[in-house]
Amino acid sequence: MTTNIQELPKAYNPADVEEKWYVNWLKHNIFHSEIDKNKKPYTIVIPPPNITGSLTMGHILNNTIQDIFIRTKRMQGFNACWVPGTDHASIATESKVVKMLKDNKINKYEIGREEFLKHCWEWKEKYGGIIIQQLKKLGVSCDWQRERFTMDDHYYKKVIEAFVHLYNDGKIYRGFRMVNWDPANKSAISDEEVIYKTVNGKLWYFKYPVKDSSEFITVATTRPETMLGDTGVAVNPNDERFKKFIGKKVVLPIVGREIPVFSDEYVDMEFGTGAVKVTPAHDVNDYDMGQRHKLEIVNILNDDASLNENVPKEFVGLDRFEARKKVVARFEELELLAKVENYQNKVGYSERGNVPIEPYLSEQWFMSMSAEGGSASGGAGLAEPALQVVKDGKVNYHPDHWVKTYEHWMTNIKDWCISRQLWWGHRIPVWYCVGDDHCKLECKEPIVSMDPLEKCPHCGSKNLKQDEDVLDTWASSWLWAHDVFVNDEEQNYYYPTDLLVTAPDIIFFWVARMIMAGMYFKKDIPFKDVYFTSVIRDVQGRKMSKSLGNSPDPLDVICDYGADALRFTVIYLAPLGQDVLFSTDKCELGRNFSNKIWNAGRFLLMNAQTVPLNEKLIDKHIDFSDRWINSRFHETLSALNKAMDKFEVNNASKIIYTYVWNDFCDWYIELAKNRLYSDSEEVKSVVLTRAIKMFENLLKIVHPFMPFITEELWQRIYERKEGESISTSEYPKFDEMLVNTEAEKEMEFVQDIITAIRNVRGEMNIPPSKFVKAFIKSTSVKDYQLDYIKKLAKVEEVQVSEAITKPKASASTIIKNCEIYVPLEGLIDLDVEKNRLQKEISRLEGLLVGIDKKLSNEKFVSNAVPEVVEKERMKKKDVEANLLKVREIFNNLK
RNA sequence: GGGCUCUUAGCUCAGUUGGUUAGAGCGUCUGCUUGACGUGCAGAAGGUCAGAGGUUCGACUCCUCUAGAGCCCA
Repeated sequence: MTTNIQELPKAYNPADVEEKWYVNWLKHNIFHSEIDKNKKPYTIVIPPPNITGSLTMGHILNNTIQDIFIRTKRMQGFNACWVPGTDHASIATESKVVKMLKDNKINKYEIGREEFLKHCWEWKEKYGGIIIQQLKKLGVSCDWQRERFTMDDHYYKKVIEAFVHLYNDGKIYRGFRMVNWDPANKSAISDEEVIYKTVNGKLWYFKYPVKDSSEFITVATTRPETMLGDTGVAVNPNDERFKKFIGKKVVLPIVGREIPVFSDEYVDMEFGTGAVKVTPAHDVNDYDMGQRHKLEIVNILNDDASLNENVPKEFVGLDRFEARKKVVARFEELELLAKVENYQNKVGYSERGNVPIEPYLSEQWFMSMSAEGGSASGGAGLAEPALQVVKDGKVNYHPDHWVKTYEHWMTNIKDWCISRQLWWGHRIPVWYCVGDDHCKLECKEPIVSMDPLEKCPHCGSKNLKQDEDVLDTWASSWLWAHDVFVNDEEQNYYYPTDLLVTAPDIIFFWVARMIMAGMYFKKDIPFKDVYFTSVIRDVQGRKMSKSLGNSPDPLDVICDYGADALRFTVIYLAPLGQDVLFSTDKCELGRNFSNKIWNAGRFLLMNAQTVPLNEKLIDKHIDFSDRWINSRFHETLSALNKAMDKFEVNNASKIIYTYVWNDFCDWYIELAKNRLYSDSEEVKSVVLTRAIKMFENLLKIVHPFMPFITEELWQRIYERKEGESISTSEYPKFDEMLVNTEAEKEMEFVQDIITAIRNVRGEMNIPPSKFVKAFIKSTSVKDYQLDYIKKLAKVEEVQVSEAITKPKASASTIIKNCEIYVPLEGLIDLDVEKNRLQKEISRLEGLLVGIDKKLSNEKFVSNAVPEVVEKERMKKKDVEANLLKVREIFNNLK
């Protein structure tokens, strides 16, 4: 034993140990994994945090869970490999860099693509690693040698390769379509990046004059400015009110364009006036109607959502919201504004830009998702196999109710718009021949190529232009599960990965698409299990967000409470599938728990200063308390393993907590003190040696949850070699032989006696410093149990016999047919005692009523399982016997 | 509008295939510098399991409806 007890402060101080051990772990590279055909791999790929992000409570939860699994598996002998990394976050990063440049009066378009990308890389070098450094503070055991970035050369190439492959397979196509346009970033975004918000808006009613008539058709709209692009008015064919107008024309106010009135089933007669203005260029449904009725398409917006040349002069260049006001004002002037109503509607906002999106027609690249969705190559789409493996249980969701959500989305999936009008990201590997006089017909087609093109393969022209757009970030990270492994050998060994731990809000963005990519490119699932984490909220149940300022900085929390405390608290609070209401002060739970473990270790180490350890004697002087703690440990281990197998990490943390605090500290250590302070050097040595062994096992099962404190104590209880770590020590194995029901029953009996006496002491207000006598009327109490009872219940003298009669002026209590008397000369308060006994009598009577009710019910006796009936009969016997005794005592009370 | 989840002690939550006296942590109350720990120890109080029906010998647990909260999709 090398530890000098002076080095062990009374309270655990995480700052002293965390940094030290993380550096040590990295120094010895113990989290690194290499292919080892003799070992089974256990693989996790990290959900790559975004390089613009900083650590949130969500990351803490998510990564702690991953770490718990990977550390457990590592200790259990698997070749554990946890691949970390970050993603390039196309939109988020680009907008940060654009803003930074803007602050320096630099315009992205003026410096050009190449120069801009240099700034992006610089930015990435400077800030992109922050979140990784923060993660390390949490103690995560990632294989940092394998750290990846979605724009690493290798990975970049894989993304491009995937595009080319899918294009050649007919799964990617270019199309002029209505997309969600983010005017802030001037880019298309996918359906998933649109967030619908409820806003209090208005519904404006506009009167459109019918041509060659004095009548009007009134339409209602939430977006008045779009009327400048109207090319029709639609009504429901069954709507009697408008039948007469069908086939006629209205003259679009302000614009003067004559547009047709037509009928379409789509129109909801109940909504607004029943007549709908149709703007095919700026509304998805209107676009569809426009196609059906061959309406003109008038695009009135620029890419920044200002109005373009296709509107009357007075509106050109106006921002869409300015234009809205002006259109309404003009309608008022023209006396064509019928009315205005307050109206609550859902408006789509861009996730990153946080501005209302515009449905916008533009040329974009799409990926076919389902076979039905029109995959040019025919055959199965990407979605079908990805849905199948989840339905078949090849990929398991935890909690499994996410399967339904997934299924619903997958069966209603639309094609994925994968092009973004941005520069930071994977540039679409497509070239266009803008050639010259020699161009052929084929030159009009996009030319897709893995490698940069020198000249047009059709006409030989060197006048080529590469597509300006980059790919959606998710169209790169969907390859993450396999392409973080850089060659076939690695992929064959580590893929499919075992577990993905992620927040439920990216189930469509990422989880679904990774499964598609896995099934398409690898013909195999990307992971066997998916753990959807809780959502962390504040105590009021609000989502944590920067704008609300309700999100604590995890690094501050680590600083105040320690990483172990934060990890344990978050896990303890986070049941599977349930939101977590978190506040910093809840970390006291974890901090107190750390301190408890620390002090248990401190106690053992203090004793080891004077008592020599002796492994040779470890099987000597074994008593029921030893058998009991061993039994409890193995039961705990079994429950823990089961919980982990079912992905109940939260439950696992509770199992551990109970074992450490209630079994090990409250009882086992307290019992061990008896023998630790005995006269026999041999007994002392044996008991301490065994206790430290038990403690080492305890540390091991706690380690995946709380890596730092357990490493520190593990290193102190025995001398370890340089580079040795609890992280790579062997996890305890469950041994059913060591589960000892007899010992548990015996211990329970002793605990009950001790608790009963303590209870009497408490109720009778006997000061803890005062010893009492105890008389136990029983034959079941063993002599060797008495020392424990005396010590833990503060009893100076105890008599056990079947012949005991109740001493005068004593308090009594009954447990398991065993009467216990505590004489209290001068101390007993008859009223208090009466009260106590009366309470017990009432309780037993109530119980008996319930049992009798059951047993006197013939149907119960004949229908219930025999064991249950028998159990009730036994219970009745016990309760009756106890009741008899308590009543007797009560009646004789003087 | 469709789907999913939830409603158990003052608060936050457990409660395995229907059979215990419904549990834990925090908070509350009482007592305690007991030779690891006051970030602690010992004891106690506190629940007609959202409401109403139903199935069953038996329902916190299964079914139906109602009310409320949240999430996702349209």
